[in-house]
Amino acid sequence: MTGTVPPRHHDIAADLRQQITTGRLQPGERLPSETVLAQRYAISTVTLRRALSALQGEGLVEKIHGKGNFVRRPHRKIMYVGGWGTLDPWTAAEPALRVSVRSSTVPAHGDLATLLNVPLGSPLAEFSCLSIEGETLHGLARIYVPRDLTPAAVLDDDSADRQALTRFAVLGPQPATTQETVCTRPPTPDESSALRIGTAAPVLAVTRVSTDSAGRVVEAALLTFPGDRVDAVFTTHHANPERQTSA
Amino acid sequence: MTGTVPPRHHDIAADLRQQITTGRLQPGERLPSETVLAQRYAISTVTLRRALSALQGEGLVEKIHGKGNFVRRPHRKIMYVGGWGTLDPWTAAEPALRVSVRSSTVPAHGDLATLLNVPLGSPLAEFSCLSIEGETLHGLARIYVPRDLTPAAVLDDDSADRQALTRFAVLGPQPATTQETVCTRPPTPDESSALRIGTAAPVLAVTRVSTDSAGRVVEAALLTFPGDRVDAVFTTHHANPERQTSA
DNA sequence: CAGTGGTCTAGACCACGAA
DNA sequence: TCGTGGTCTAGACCACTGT
Repeated sequence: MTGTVPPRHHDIAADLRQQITTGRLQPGERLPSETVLAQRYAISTVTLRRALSALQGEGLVEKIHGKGNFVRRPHRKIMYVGGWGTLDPWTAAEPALRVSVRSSTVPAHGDLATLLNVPLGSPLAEFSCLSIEGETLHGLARIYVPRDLTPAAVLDDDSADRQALTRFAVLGPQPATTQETVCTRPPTPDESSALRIGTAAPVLAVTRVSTDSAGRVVEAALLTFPGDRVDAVFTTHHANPERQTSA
Repeated sequence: MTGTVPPRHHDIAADLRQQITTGRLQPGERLPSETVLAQRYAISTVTLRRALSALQGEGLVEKIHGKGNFVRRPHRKIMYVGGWGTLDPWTAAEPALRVSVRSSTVPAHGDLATLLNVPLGSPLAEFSCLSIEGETLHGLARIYVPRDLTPAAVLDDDSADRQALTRFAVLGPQPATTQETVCTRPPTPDESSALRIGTAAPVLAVTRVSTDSAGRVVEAALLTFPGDRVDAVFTTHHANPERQTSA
């Protein structure tokens, strides 16, 4: 009576994982077709695809319909820096970084009105951003600023404010406090296709709300990142040394 | 030539999702067996299981091997409060909250030594915590404190420090700064079984490092939460009103 | 034991990408 | 057109939970 048998697809995944991490399979290389791999391992294609699915979730393999399965180039991990509201300097300074920004004016609806604490239908400036490096999508952002608080300069393509969007930075008047809520979830179909990730790969979502000293919400941002490519880091300075763990 | 046909399992998932969100299926209720559901929808069990898998990822359904599929009671979302290093007060005050804590002394190895910035093999106090409310697991934590910085009181079962573990709070001497790195990933097999979640459901992982004013690392914590049950919130106060979005 | 979910198969057909 | 991944089936067998 030894232990129970581990699922077959775990074995396959482990084998492929090792071949990738040891360099036996090179980054960018195409794996043999699923049919061939299935025959080689003497398993069905369904089982093989389960194994590949796990590796895709780990960010080791990229599946491209009609082309094949590819060993993913180890992406530099992007760092979202909380409080500052931007990508880390190394990433932000990356010359290959492109950003597509689309701006428009929309009425506040539902959750947005709640987030920004404005009446339903208030005009908001909306900025939709996609951060792109080469073929890789780093993340997408939708940033909302009340229309009457939107700096005019942001509409100029070359303004500093506009450039700030490259790093998902905070817009609008200087905030007094920034609150960021982080959660993880499966991607929506939209996000899944926009970020070119599978429906299995989780995303890291950040909801950022910045408030000025008068308590007005000056900006709300909905940020979505591929979970396997991004970390978020938050630093807290405890200015007042008080014991904080006591009841 | 209308659009392409959506995958069948999407339809099934959408139908079940609606039945759950509209209350047609009550929380805690057991769904018909997969065999029955598959027959009812006239699909194979494999396809049905795909649909259920999606719902499980969304936190709507809980699968229990040998018993059935159940509509998940809408769990209060737990909030991990960054900087403070604890669960939100409402959760922390929950009387039904139990915590299993196991403490031991381990030598610093590999990543731990790097995180804590201590020599390899230094003695560390390790606290393994599982937070439990009823049948639900909120998260698990492994907290490490250099042995020579460990308050003796923490070994008492009733001390305030010990109680603090209930909320995953910071241990050890008062830190000057706390840095928390948040990422999402698929659960390890260990975490998957410990938290009773599927291998598809992503987890939210927080690595917390606290440093005192002398730059010594006084605590490192590895926290893992089921992604669908926990948000992490971080608040930043911008004491020095400087424009931060300019280049 | 019976009933449940978990894994797997062999083969069919569809959708995408590059000729 | 061909080769690729994507979806689906019908049925088999295994593993877990309760009686």
